[in-house]
Amino acid sequence: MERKPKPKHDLPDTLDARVFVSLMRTADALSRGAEALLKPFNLSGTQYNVLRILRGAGEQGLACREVGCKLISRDPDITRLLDRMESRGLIARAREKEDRRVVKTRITAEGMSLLHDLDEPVRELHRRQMQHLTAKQLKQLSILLDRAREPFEASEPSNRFCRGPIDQNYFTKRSRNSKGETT
Amino acid sequence: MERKPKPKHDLPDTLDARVFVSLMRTADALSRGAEALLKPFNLSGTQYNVLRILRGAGEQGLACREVGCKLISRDPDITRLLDRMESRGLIARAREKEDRRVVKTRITAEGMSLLHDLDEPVRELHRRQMQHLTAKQLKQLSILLDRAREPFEASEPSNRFCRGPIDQNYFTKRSRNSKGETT
DNA sequence: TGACAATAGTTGTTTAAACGACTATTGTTA
DNA sequence: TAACAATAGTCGTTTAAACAACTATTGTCA
Repeated sequence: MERKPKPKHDLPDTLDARVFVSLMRTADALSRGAEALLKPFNLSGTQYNVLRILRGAGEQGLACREVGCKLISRDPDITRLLDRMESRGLIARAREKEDRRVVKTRITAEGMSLLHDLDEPVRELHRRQMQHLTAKQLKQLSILLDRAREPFEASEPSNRFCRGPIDQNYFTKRSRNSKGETT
Repeated sequence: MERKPKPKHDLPDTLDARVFVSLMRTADALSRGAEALLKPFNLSGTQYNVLRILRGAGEQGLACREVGCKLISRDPDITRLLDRMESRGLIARAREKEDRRVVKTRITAEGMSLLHDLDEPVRELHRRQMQHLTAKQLKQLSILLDRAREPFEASEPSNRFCRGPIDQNYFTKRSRNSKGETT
């Protein structure tokens, strides 16, 4: 077995870069688990996130762009994302009377039911994903992650319209269904 | 201004879930910056990552599947990912003589040149992305992130074939070019 | 009040990701 | 050594993401 030759023409492995890669790898690993959980329900992470956002919004629903800017990973085409969910009966859309430019989106009973079925599995998934970390570590991780992205949240132009805290959000990453374990 | 109604039918905001969401949001924010940097070069994060991997592999190149399992986010269709890069002249492929099943992929001079042009901007980007964190915080974050995904790395079936440490990897996330600031 | 800008969302089109079925080559073993 | 399994990669097809141009409605103000 030959040992790998020193990668002399590669970038020096700075701490910055290591954190970046760690972040990407970890996010990918955990999001894969979530996508796998959602896959049997034919939901992508983004779609699940939309349902969570709409459940949080309640009766009055949300305008298209409001949904968009609450999503974790910005989707440049909310319209068709919602189209697909509407055709599945998970959400409903209606043009507003006052301002006929906006289309309010609401979660349907069917959407609520699906979301409800997922509540426990999702909670359970995260418990499993984090069980090997202590509460102290989790807290620290959460703080550091929040702090890491802090400067970028503010500067994001798409966030200017997102007033209020984002708490109904859930997750999203590579919104197409991931491969997962097929049989 | 009405204050948002208590989201009573939403999941309780457990620490697990908060970490998960923080992780996704932070990964998304930072990867967006990286995608924006690569976009003028018409490179996706995945493609950039492939170049880094191949530079690290050196003269002997790598088999298709080896590239695949070193990537951060698994791509179910390495063939066409490499197809596109080959047609751009960034990589070259050649079927092996001994085992005619495998196709070795190598980075071309043009690929090396492109990668070289990106070295400094990428390093600089990460410096900017992390500059508001202390070295201690970065170290802690790196450790916690590694620890967080540890149990999943081992269990990934696609990793069984990936012998050796993965150090040439770079990043990858939502491999299509992100929207970024268009003029 | 008429022209123009700003806002909200939709639609067209290109490209790529996801999934699965497929071919070619090599390894195994009865 | 013939049959079969395992491995490496390719290809066909569906769906969605990304980008840009577009329509409709409302706000502004000269």
